[in-house]
Amino acid sequence: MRKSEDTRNDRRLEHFRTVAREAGLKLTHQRLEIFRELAGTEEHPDAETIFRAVQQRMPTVSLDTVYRTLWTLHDLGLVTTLGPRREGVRFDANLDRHHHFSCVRCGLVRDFESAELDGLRVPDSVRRLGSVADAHVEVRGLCATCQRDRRTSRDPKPPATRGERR
Amino acid sequence: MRKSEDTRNDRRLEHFRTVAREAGLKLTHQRLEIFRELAGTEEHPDAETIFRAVQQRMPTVSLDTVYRTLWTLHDLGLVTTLGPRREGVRFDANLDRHHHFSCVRCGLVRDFESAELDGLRVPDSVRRLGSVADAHVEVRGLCATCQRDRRTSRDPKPPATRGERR
DNA sequence: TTAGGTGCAAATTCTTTGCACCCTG
DNA sequence: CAGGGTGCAAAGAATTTGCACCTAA
Repeated sequence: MRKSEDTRNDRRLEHFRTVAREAGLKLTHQRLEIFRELAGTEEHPDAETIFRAVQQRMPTVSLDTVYRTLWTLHDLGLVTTLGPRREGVRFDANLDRHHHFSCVRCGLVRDFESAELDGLRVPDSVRRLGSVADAHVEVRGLCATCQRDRRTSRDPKPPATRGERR
Repeated sequence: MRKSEDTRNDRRLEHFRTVAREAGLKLTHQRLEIFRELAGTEEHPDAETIFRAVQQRMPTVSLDTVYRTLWTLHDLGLVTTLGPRREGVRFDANLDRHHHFSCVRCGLVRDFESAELDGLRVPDSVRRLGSVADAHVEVRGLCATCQRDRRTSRDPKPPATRGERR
């Protein structure tokens, strides 16, 4: 498993180098580290989280560089964002076709793959709205951990999707 | 068409009244107007947009009331949010099962229905991650308008998903 | 060498909160 | 009439920007 993850990350990193070179981007330490961090996690972190992780190895990076770098990667098509728009951003370096499970309570997001779901057909009515670049399934529910917590603290009102401030 | 939209909105509004009453919420003008505004649009607006719309009829509302009301409605299950988490919020009063098309360029989001997609099966591997409350399809692409613009202004670099500041 | 990239700090933008008054139930 | 709800103004977060220095190519 570890082996295949390393391979996958190497492949992603290589792709990054190629695309960056073609675009005339400089391969700075910061960019490499930020991309490496994102490519190596399944967590779909936000900028702040990536910042903290990269800061370990590179104590002088700044948060704004992380932001700038992530958006640069995004504009190059090297990472995607979760959520429909620019705001509320969490990043994803997984460019393989995949789907998402997200917990409505704690915000956890996990990728999953499914050959069956990959094959889903987009209705013609949608094609009339615009061109289709991608179609994936979003599953919402309670993750295993939150199910357990919920059972413990049985509050009648929903704890609300909000809750978790940083 | 107009007729059926009115009916739909009346039904939503009635549902709101019922749920609010049961929860012991007061039915203030502000809440009614804010909900009505959301129930009557297909646009999945953010708080600011709703605020501006409601302000027309009710010049004294404040933006913070809009925020508070939307989250209250959300906690009661009367509206859902687009995007996986609390951040980056756009709201939706459509509780019927539906899917989304969103434009990667301008951020437009449209609902669509599909009996076929409603029936999609969530893999067992996902059920192991947690309980499944909902599964829907997110389609990303370029909307008709942006396709046209793109063709006109043929810039080689992507205009980026960002772009539109308020 | 040199243009693009970075860190820093300040500026913006977005959202939430404290408090006194108001209005629904 | 009472307690939740609202508006206002101010606080807090999150994200972006201007600028001088730095470094990959």
